[in-house]
Amino acid sequence: MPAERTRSTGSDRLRDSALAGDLSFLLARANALALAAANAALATHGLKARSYSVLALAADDVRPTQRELAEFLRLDPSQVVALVDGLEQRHLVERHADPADRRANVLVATDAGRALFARARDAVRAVGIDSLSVVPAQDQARLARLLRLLAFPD
Amino acid sequence: MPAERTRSTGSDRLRDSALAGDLSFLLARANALALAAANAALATHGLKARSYSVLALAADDVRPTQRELAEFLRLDPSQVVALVDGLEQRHLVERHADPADRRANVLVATDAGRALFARARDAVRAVGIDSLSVVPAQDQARLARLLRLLAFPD
DNA sequence: TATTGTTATACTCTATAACTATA
DNA sequence: TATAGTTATAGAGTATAACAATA
Repeated sequence: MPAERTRSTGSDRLRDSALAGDLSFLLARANALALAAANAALATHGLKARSYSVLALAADDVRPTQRELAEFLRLDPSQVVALVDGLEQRHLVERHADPADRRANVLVATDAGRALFARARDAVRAVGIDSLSVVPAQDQARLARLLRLLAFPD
Repeated sequence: MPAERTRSTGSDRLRDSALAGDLSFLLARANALALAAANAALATHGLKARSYSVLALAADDVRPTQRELAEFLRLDPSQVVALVDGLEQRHLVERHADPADRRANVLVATDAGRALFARARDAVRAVGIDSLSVVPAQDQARLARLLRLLAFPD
């Protein structure tokens, strides 16, 4: 077994810079790593983080409108149009008319969409668990709770 | 005084979705919010998060090469060229020849660069403290420590 | 041979405004 | 008059490959 992990690059001294102590920088770098890992895991399913997130909310039974998706995922409504178009053309999701507001589209996953999501979710979870393994087990839930405060500050 | 904070949107039920429990999603959303806040604070100084990060490392005395900047900031080396070009044209940083490796450029901030960085840093810190205020004071250091594990997993 | 910085290019993502249909 | 979705488009960001200088 390896006695200790080795660092991959020779730029270790940059970690002692003031920037490396900034929470915003740590967030950005952690997100970049997690995003790359998630996209790599999703590629075999023809998804990326964005389309996976939309599919996940459609497969859940929250029946989101496109406007809600935009706000929740921090995207412009016009970007949601493109994402939903792509998923709908692959028959993974459907736009349903909202009976309460005929302007709004409610997004619902098809059976094929739910099946693909289940497989993609397993792949994403596997890399997520691997990425989280650097965090002590007893701290993982606390980290998620604290991150949630930052992600939903109101 | 307000009795309690109010939520800004009507899509609260999406927060009960499985996606909202994913660490990767929380990271992405927290990062999106922090990035938007930082960019807004930096705009008056003619900087964005990217250029601010490069300037910060140049103003620190770590003397990073462009290759190190690329790896540290998770950018392509060609993007670093463009960022450094912009800062150098504004006389905020200089490319110095690395005596140890004549292929490499070491980045150093000018006096003007250090002065601008000091002002920009104060602005960024102000919004950072504000964003962090949603996290209990006794948890803030722990959050930074855990995030650092995710940002630098090796 | 491999690596640093650079250039060129294509591709994706993002932001903005205008339009329609409904409220 | 305001809002949900759509379209168009321009700008910013990203990824890739090739090149010269140096290791």
